[in-house]
Amino acid sequence: MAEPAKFSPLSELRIALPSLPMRLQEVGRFVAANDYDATTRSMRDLAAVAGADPAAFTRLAKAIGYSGWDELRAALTEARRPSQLAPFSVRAKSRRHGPNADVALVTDKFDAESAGLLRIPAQPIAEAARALHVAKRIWITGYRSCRSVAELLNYELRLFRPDQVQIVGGSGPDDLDLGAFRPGQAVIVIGFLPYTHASVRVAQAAYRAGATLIAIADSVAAPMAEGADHVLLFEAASSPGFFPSLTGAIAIAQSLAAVTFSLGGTAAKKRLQDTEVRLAAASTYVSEKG
Amino acid sequence: MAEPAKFSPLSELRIALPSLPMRLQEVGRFVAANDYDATTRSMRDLAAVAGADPAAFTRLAKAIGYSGWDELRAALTEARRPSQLAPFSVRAKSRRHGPNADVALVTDKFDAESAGLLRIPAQPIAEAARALHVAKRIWITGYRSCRSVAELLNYELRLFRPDQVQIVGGSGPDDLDLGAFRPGQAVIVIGFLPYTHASVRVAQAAYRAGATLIAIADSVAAPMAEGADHVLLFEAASSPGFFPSLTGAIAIAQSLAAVTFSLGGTAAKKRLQDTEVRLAAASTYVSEKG
DNA sequence: TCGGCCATGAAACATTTGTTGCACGAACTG
DNA sequence: CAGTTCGTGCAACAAATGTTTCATGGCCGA
Repeated sequence: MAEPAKFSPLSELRIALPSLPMRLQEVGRFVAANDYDATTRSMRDLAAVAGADPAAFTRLAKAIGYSGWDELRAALTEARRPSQLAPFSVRAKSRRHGPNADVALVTDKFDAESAGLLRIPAQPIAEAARALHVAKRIWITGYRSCRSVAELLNYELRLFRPDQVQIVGGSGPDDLDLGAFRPGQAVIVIGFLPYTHASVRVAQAAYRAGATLIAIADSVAAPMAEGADHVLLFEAASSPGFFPSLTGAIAIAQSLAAVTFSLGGTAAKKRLQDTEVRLAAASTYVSEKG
Repeated sequence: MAEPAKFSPLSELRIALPSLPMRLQEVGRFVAANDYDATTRSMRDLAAVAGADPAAFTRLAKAIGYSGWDELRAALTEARRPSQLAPFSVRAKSRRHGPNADVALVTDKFDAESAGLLRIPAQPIAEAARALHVAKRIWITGYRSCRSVAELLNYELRLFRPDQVQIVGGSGPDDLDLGAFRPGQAVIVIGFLPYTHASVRVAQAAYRAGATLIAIADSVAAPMAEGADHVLLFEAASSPGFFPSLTGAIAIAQSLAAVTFSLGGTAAKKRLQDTEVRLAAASTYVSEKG
């Protein structure tokens, strides 16, 4: 009974529509126009909204070759399923495997970090991005584990502002860069407890130089947040385990870059395309194949 | 809106998740990871696939403030309803035009990435950690934006296994390291579309050398996943915006390090303490004050 | 006009749905 | 160790769902 379905259920419906009885046409049009509700609401609900008889839906389904409304709805549901990554059945497997201690540790971490992401305030990020947008130059600082965040931010920002962004200490001792801070520039400092002396020094230098200071930290009381124009908070200790979590900081960095990029408009887009073309020309990437 | 902050039902679920009973956590994770099916399939169907009791779904809904499963599902279906009269692309645009357009972009990103974290399979991470635990030496590879992930992993692993971990190309040309791969060693390669040639070469070298290959990628079809002993998947494209998201990869890296550490037992703990003492002695960190 | 046919709505049907009461067991408390 | 709470699976429940049946009424050909 289940045919290979060369057409999507909606197409089948539209094709068969003209040859149907009047009332079934009305119902069919209603389903086609409200296919989302068709998959979620009950048949009786739909009938009430469409001003038709519930039985009409069953008859419509049978009229276009399905065994009943349930089967039609199932087809519609599968047709509009997002991201056809994996069928329903195979996705459940991974979690189910028992009370393994290691697996539990991992899922606990993901749970906590997933919730932690949602608690990050979005407003300050948008404001900080505006500050980055108008900055003539952007310095980025992060030591120890925060270095990875700093480098990601540096990488993404340089994709569309290649010669205005650099990591403090990236091309020599930090001290050389500290003296280069100027008003109108922006300095980003990333850090969490325990705070490194070096990052605090950078923050203080930025403050004294009159540069816009953006702190990405786990607390407003963090020393590098003193005097900062923008403080972007994340939860480093939210997840169980032994090391503080950088997931929040990474998410902030990526959002910061994304918003700054969108503020950059067509100019930024053009720069990004140029960069991509250059990378492709250097055949950095593996070419896509069908 | 009387409430200060209105979360989507999925967000509420993810926030409440960590504080729920174990069985309800499992069910909650399942719902969060399969929210589309949650809106379309019946409660009993879901229970069968998730391997849980149908009643657990009702209890989950009540635990997070709904009157029952029906109400939770209604909220979920409304949350993922496509706005009428406008296709997706148009809707995305129009939403980014208000005064808070940037803020909306950020919250959308966090929401998507928060959901993406829960879809990461935990089991393979635990297995990969066991492989790392027994590896005599660990090599880590990541290029371009993935370099930051590689460096974080390198940093955290070296905290308790300082002389067995290193980044490929960290001390000279990559080619020198490729020849050093041996059986009994582990090679971690991180990458997502578009894949760099360099990372694929490292993966192939590891495979040929008989080393344990661990791929952290966005697809099982990624070239560096060919022949890999462990493939850890994350969603790079899940979040709106212009750059792929590294949040999932970072979360995986951190979990990998955490589990490997816990497998290390007291020996690893001792090593970590030694490292901390040494850093404190060098007064790297700002001393805590009351 | 009659008789067959079909479309249509209302009501009765068997199923499936979400829910709830209950019992058992583990974990915690005094 | 007893007493309590809490989490959990099972089974029965009422409500709802989709389907079917039946009666009605309009339409067309004889």
